[in-house]
Parts: sequence; C-alpha cells; structure tokens
Amino acid sequence: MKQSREKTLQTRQRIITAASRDFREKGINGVGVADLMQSAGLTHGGFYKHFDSKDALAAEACDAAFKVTLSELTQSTNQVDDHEAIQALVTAYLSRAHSLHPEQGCAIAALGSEAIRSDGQVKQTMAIGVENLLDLIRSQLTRQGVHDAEAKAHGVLASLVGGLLLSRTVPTSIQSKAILNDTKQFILSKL
Amino acid sequence: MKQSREKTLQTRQRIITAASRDFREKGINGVGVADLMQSAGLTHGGFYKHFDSKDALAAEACDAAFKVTLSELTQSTNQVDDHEAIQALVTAYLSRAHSLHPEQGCAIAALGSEAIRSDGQVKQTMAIGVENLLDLIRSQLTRQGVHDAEAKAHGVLASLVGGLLLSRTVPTSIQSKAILNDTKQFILSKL
DNA sequence: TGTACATCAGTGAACGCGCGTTCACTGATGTAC
DNA sequence: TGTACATCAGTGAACGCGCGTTCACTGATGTAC
Repeated sequence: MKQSREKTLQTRQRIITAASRDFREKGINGVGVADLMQSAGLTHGGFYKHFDSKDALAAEACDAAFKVTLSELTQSTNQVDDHEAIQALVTAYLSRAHSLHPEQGCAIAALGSEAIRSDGQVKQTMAIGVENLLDLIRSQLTRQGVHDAEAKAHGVLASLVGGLLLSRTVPTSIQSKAILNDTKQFILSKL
Repeated sequence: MKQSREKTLQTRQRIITAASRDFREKGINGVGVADLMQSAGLTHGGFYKHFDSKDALAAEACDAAFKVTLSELTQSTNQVDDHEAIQALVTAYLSRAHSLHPEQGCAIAALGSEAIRSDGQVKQTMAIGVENLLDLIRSQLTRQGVHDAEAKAHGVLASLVGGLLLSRTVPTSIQSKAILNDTKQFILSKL
C-alpha cells in the first residue's frame, strides 16, 4: 500500500540507521538485504523502492556512521578548555566502550579494510569520512596551539584507528585496556 | 591419482601460499574455495583432502602471512646499527610499496576487521600474530635503549597499522604518501 | 626383487543453501476534476 | 467538499547465481608378501 511522503522518508532513514549498525557489527558482506530490512521491521521486497543497490545503501550507512562519530568527537572537545581539546578527543575515541561496540563506532575501524577493496560508492564515502576526521583533528590541534597540525593530524588519526583496531584484536580485556591506554599516552606525549 | 608424500606436502604449501595472497587481496569472504584452488593450479574438489574447512585454511594462510611479515621486518632491522633499528622497521612498514600491495603485506591491515568478527581459528591466529609483532617491536625498542618499551610498542604498532590503513583509504597518491611519511615522523618523534 | 593389492591426492559433477535482485500484486494516499 | 483515478511503499514468491561442501571415481604411489 502507498505510504505518506513523510512516512516514506522516515522508513528510509530507519533502514539507513539499522544498516549503519548492522554493517559495522557484521561487515558489509556479513549482512544480507533481507537481514537489513528485517532489522528495520520490513520485508526484503521493498528494498529497491528506497535504494538502487546494496552498495548504495552501504555508502549511505557509512556516511551516517561518520556523521555520528564526528558529532560525538566534536561534542567531547566542546566540553573542555582549548588546551585539553585533543586529550578529550583521544580519550573519547580510545575508550573501552568504543572498543567494545564497533557497531556504534568509527566506520574506518569497522569497515576500513572492506572499503579499501570496494570500488564503488563505499570507498568514496570512506575517503570523505577520513578527510572530515582529519579536518576535525587538525582544527583541534591548531586550537591547542600545536605546530605542524596538518602532519600531526595524520599521525594522530593513524594511531587512533590502529589502537582501536588492535584493542579489538587481542583476546583478553587486560591486553585490550593496555593497548587503549598506551596508545592514548603515546599520542599525547610531546604533541 | 595418488601423489607422493613429498608432492602432497608441496601442494598443500602451494595452496596456503596462494590463499595467503588471495585472502589479503580480496578478503576472506571475497575469495571462494574454487578460486583458491585455481590459484594453486588445482580443481576445487580436492580441497578437503588438505584442509578441514575454508576457515582452517584461512587461519593457516594468515599465519603464513605473519611469518613473512615478521621475517621481512626483522631483516630490515638487522641491516642497520642498534640506534636506527626502529627507524628501519618503521620505514619498511610504512613504505609506498607496502601501501600499494596489501596482498603481500601485513595481515592486520588487510584482514584485521574481518578477523575481529570471526569466531574461529582466524581470530586466534590474528591475536598471536599481533603478539609476535609487538614482541618484535618491543625488543627493537629495548635494543635501541627506549624506556617503557612495552607501552611504546603498543603505540608504535597502533600507528603503523593505522597509518598503513589510512594510506590505502585516501584516493590520491599525494595524500597517501603524506600519510605514510607523516605517520613515520609522528612515531619516531615519540621515542 | 617382483607382484598383487590397498591407499589416497586429485577430478568434476552434484548437493543444498543463501544471496542480491526482480516482479506481480495490494491497498492506502495523493491528485485532478 | 466530494469522487474517481493514478501513484507507489510494502509484500512475498520467484529468479539466477555462486558459495562451501560432499561424493563416486581415477590411477599413480606405497606396502605387504
């Protein structure tokens, strides 16, 4: 049956939100269109009324994930003084909660290696997300009076992504916490 | 037809070597058993004469990848004086060639996010590989007289893996080279 | 040493299954008069 | 404002396809005598 325009947009958004979560949890190849639609409370047949392909949804879901991450990290820096901005951002990114919940976290850490292999819209969305994260970090470094903010931002984001990934790789929580904490100190030393 | 014992072991090794390359290039989910066997010059039917499952092969392939990476990084440090050991290792890891050739490179960067989601033998192999890389970095840091080598090793490996991943994410070679170089300087400035 | 037989690596067809995508259909909503 | 019709979001069956895995078969190799 036909739906009102407003309801249609809501449904579309609901699919994207559910997909954004599912993709980060199980990988893009790890979730089917039918699963995604079920997560959004629908049946799979209507999928193509909203999106051209699974890849197109993946790109939108990836974009949505970056928007949330950027917003959360920005918020974390807004709550502190200028000279603590990067410390707050790093602490938020390398938190135990972030390590434990890939499905709500940074898309680079969750989908990076899949995106690198993709040749479609996901790859492009990922590149834009990385760019935006670098911009955020660079502006916070500048705000904090750090020299070479552009170059440092590369190092900081690399350490953040790698630290988060490693913390999810090791089997024990002790090792995981050590990696998060040590990476944080590593980044903050001599900025 | 039956094969000699030596030939059988050679074949098994050939499958692992081909798989190690293919998995890193296209992801574990991105290559089928038939593809893998064809890469090794065989047909898919004989696969289960050598391995219990695709996951079992993936774990062996991952292990083989780590062995090569560890050997190459160790070799890079052996060619220089003690005080340059980590610089040599970091330069080797964050090289343009490594960024351009995931299929010959570090398994963490190529398969990390897939391994995190896996619940089988691949996950365990990945954890051991990370452990071995950390040991190598820690021993080189110690050799170079760096304090807090254990903690620093976490920061160094995080930056290496993240830097490599980011360098493969961005679309232009200029950005990619900048990330590799900036991450390298970032790491060396922290020691 | 020679022979008869058991073994088993490799082949290619076949299996069941889940995937992304398509399609005819339904019926509430939006629109034209 | 009321009515008749077109639209289209959502349903559920169906599609073709590729996947991981299994299996009967082949024939060279290893082994027992």
